[in-house]
Amino acid sequence: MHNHLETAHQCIELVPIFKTLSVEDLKQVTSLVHEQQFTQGETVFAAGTHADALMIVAHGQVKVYQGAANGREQLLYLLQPGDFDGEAALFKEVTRTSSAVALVDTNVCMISRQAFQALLQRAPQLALNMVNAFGERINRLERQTTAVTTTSVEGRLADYLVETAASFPSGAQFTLPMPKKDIAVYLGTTPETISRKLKLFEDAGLLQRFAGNRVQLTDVDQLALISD
Amino acid sequence: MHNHLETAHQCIELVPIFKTLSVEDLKQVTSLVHEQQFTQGETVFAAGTHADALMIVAHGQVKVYQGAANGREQLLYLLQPGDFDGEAALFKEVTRTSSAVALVDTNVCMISRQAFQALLQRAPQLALNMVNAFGERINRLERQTTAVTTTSVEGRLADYLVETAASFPSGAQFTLPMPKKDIAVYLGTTPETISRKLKLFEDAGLLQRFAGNRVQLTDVDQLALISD
DNA sequence: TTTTTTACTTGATTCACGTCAAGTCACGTA
DNA sequence: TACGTGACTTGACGTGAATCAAGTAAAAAA
Repeated sequence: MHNHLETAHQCIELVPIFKTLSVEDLKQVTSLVHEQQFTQGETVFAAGTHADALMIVAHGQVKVYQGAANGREQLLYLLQPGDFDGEAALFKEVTRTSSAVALVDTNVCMISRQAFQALLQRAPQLALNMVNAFGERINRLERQTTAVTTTSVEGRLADYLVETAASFPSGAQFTLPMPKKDIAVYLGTTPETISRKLKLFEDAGLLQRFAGNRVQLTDVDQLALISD
Repeated sequence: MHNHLETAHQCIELVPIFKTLSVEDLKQVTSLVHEQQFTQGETVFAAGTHADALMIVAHGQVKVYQGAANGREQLLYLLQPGDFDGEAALFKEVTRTSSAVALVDTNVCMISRQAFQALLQRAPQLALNMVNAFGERINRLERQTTAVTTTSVEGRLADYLVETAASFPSGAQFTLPMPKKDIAVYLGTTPETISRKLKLFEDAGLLQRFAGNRVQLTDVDQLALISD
């Protein structure tokens, strides 16, 4: 549906760190990216491997997670088109500490360290853009850490639902973007608990559930209040 | 005990992002820092305020935490001499999302955005150093998030003890660097639980407790194993 | 010193959530 | 159509850890 150049270009345009580049530099970037496709469930990169490229999601959805010794895992990011990960690899040798898999069929763009360094020569302000991007990510992580430790599963799920619903027309039915198992991991809980809490919300008249993982929030305000 | 210049200089030397600077540039940095002192318990900066400077801890210890709606809080960083926070302020207007208080009498060095921007002109590679520093911080936060959600309080406390003990002579008695209340917040639990777990460790012969919040780990290996 | 405050300990109780287990439902396949 | 297979639901149960409450120790102030 998209040829290489078109996809790559869209991909680049979406990324905040390239926002301030001149048209010429953008062209340069576009020519340097390497496009890759992944089918649902396929591993994009694995923890412990050598990282030498920045990954940008063009189409689809990628989850980035970290495993723990006891087999549990924590979902760190849920990358949407335009989101990226692996910036650290652009500056020095690093080993990946997290893994990433495609949740749906996904296109990503890779920019190798080498290519990026060349780019940096042309456009030094890129470094500043990177710093900003990092700053935002740090903020996000700080908030996530705080949320996970100070709020209940119920609150986090309510939050998640409200946030997810926000990307659909207000009051509309929508399909949960990932299987319950992944939602569970994302919120640091189990599929069973997700199921129970959803039922609880339904019984309380806050939402309705339909076949095929579809839900409709009927009382967004109330849901938003739960996150205490 | 230290005059201004001496302290400021030590302070700068400790900071990783200034490591690659030339002697001349370092001198310049030193002249630009503004030293401040805080007594135990004093607020270094508060959430919601305007941030316009990088803060570097010279002597003492500073805790950086984030409050939640329900009154709980999450400790994000425990800054030791050489650690810093607020880098985001060096590039653009930001509002602080976290607060910081001195846990003991503390000296910090402040570098204003203005001063830093001037510095950046002289030494562009600073931006790259910043990116690296950010990368490490992100890694730290990712690990912290994962640890909090996937391991038990017992494991986290054991980890914390082993890590803290590492900065003292092996096998020596040492004083816990902060009140139990703060340790509790740091590990995402309560002072009561900390108390109980410490007793549990003591009963198991893994450590000994003494007056004045002093402890001595007697079986570090075993403690390190608990962190499952 | 005594008094007051603050930090810490310990116990009893409660509860949210994870775990285990047994379905049920939907969907693809032979 | 029957048969799997994997995703979801629901119940019963156990447990780690928060909460509530009442103390004790230690540090600061008077």
